[in-house]
Amino acid sequence: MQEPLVLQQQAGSADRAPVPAASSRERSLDRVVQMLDFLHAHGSPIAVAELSRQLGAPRSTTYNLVRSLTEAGLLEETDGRVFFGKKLYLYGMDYSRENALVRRGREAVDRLSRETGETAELCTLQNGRYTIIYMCPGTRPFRISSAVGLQIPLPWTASGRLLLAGSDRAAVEALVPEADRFLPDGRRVELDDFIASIEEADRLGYCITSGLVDAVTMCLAAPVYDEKSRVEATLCFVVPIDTSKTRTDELLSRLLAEARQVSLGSREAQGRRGS
Amino acid sequence: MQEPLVLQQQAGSADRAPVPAASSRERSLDRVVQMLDFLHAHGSPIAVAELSRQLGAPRSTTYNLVRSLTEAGLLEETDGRVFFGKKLYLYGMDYSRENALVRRGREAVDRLSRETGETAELCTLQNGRYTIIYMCPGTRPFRISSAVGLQIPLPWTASGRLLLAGSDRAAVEALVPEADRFLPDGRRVELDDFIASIEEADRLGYCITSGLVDAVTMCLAAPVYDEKSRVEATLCFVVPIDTSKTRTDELLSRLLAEARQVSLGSREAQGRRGS
DNA sequence: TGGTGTTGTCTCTTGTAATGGACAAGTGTC
DNA sequence: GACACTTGTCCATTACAAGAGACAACACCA
Repeated sequence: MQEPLVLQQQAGSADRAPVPAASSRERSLDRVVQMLDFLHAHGSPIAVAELSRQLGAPRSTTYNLVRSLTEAGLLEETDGRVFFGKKLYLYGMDYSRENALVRRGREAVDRLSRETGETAELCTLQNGRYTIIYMCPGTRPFRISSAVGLQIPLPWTASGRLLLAGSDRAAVEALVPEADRFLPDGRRVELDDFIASIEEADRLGYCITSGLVDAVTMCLAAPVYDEKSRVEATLCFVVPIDTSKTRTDELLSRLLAEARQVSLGSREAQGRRGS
Repeated sequence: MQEPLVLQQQAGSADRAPVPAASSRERSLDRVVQMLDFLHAHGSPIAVAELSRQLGAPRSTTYNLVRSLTEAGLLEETDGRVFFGKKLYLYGMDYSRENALVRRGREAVDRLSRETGETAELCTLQNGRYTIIYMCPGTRPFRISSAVGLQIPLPWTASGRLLLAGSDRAAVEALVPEADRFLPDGRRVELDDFIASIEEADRLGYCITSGLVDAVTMCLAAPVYDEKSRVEATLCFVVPIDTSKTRTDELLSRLLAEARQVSLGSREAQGRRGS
């Protein structure tokens, strides 16, 4: 069980603002954005009255907005509960078709998974958390740790360390809420250690973590850089923790090669834009 | 090349309203919905000024809304052009994970494609057009006619005939705009013939079309019924036009079996809701 | 059956955002 | 360089929607 209020605030806080406490007379658009963020954090359909309560929004407003969004097809109502609608799915498909990073990243993940038989993922930073944008499961009978779209605390993952490259101590502190500094098994990730591992990942140009998300998993992650050489995404493998050094070296080199290719895509796009 | 204005109106018209001409003082939410629909119909990034012009919306309003939506992550701006943002992608993933029809339909499509090696699709009605919700390409070196999310005129497809089952003449006339009554090769689909084929598809419980979308393609479609026995989606195969009768019979029976299974999913959900 | 809490709709008021229009900063074109 | 046109920003105004609160319709329990 997760703490809905915490999730809501993280979702609402977008990138920096500490959630404006949903006070006074808000813009309808802001309310809508809050609703969508909350639904995403919630992850499943919710009753309108409950949604209103969780958001701290006036009931009449919430009912009105939900009605409008439902009529527009952005939300759908099933059994008295609302959730994302079909149109949002179609818009999402348009995004993944048109967005260069996602398109190239997905191709890379498919190649990596096909060639190695391992589970490969494309990940980014979203709302101060690690999010799997695309995943291709491996052939190995190995349970998948997480699903596409889910938000995972940054300290749990190798990718999280790469994605924070270049952030100073204050930024890391601001971006990683207290609740996210505990691993699933209850161990605490100390800020100093975490920052050290971020710096090391940045220096090495890759990151490997073992037994963080769970005791049997190892993550290998490589950074995808944008045209300004900032880490905008990662490619990663999720493999059993007892994978041999020879094998991980091999996987890592494939991973780094693909990540370089995807990064080049951004650079080319930049070149085209510049011309 | 397509006619953007026509597409825009179809997109904006939701399900019946003939686009309110974007007059007077519109609600911001309506404007946003119009923008999203237009972007979907347009299919690729567009300059804000151009978007404003195409929508017939005031420029200041458009710039304001685009700024808000971009800050919220619902849209993204690249090279002075805006398009759907990463958040919409994540919301879309949530939809496809939580929606029973899509989840079950996708599994069915994967099974059909894997077992037969043919291209299989899950399709629904959206904005008076046929839309591919999910597709799994076959192993055969056969070009794929269309991409996920694209909107295709109903008369071009077998699924289109099934999706209109139960609509009377007036409904069909209202739903299929004049421009959609021509096939890609320029041939016109007469309303009487089209309605007859809709009725036949409804009676048979499946539909097969040959050489409509192009001269080398055959489509086999089977209906997925919702809990009220209305056609809410279709499963279909896209195969070469010279596929043998034996083979199409075999494909059709697999298709019908899967479509029945997916339909049962809706019925079970209804049962759960009722209890 | 009455009591208590919840859900969803409706109305009215008032704060506020959508809009028209002015303006500055490009971008070609002759 | 002047001219025509476009792009993007910024106000002031006022039409309109966000919100408070009343109310009806249930649901649940004693």
